Amino acid sequence: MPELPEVHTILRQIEPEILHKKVTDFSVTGKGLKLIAPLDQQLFTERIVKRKILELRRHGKFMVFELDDGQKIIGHLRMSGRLSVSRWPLTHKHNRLQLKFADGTYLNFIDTRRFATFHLLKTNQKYPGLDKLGPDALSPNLTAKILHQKLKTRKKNIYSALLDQSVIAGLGNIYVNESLFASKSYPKRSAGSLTLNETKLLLKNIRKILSTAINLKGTTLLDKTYLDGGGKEGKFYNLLRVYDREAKPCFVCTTKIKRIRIGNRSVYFCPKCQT
DNA sequence: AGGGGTACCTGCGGGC
DNA sequence: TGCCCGCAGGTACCCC
Repeated sequence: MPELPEVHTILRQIEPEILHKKVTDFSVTGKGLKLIAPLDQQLFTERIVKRKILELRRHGKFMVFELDDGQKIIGHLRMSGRLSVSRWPLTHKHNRLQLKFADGTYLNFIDTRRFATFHLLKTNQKYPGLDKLGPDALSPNLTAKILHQKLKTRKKNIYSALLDQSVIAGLGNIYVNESLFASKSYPKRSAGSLTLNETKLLLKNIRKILSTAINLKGTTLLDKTYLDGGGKEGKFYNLLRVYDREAKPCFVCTTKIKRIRIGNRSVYFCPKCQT
């Protein structure tokens, strides 16, 4: 579900609703306990009540909530997580936890499949998942030269390398598929075989696609799993060129789009355009 | 050390 | 109708 554009969209939308407001209450529903482990509702509440969120950041698909006492929350939406702000307690079947603020605003964390995480860290406490991340796909610090160097050391295919968050952070299955199509690269070709010029083109396309997706508030597929911070659908679905288009004609050459499996995941590509 | 397989969950749609 | 299977935007952990 949520990849970089979706996480980005949600954070920007909830930011003005929750920043600099004092937390007055915190609650977890019975089935939400795992997402704040190893803390429980009581410990989490003790540490977050009276705190304010000073800043919301994103690195790849991870969300970072900076609190006013140096603590931080590291959140991840995984496959089916959503955040939404409401003015009243939400009675949604899959609402796992909620933060209440002094002005009566609620931040709700909804997650059907219960893979999502929401971890409260003490000042300077390490978080392995975040430390292992490579540069964010939209960070100006990531140059084509750096990406090229990283790809050169990989034996695996370019598809898996781009999904690897330690190489480049933020891409998921949809945007990797779309970026490889835009760059005319066959998903199974070896990551190390890309020339510097091909890497430049790839990075340019990745950024173009991510930026466009951000402008359209992400991708909502037919199953409607992803909805943005306001509960609305993302419109990048209409711009998908290969993802979820098996057997449909390629927009460039009309060849039928193929679906194959790599590492138990569906990969879509045009067998004629991508080599 | 990199890479493959699998686990973590719930829900949906297709085939029989 | 209902059951069983495969599938889903992601990561972490096992094993070799």
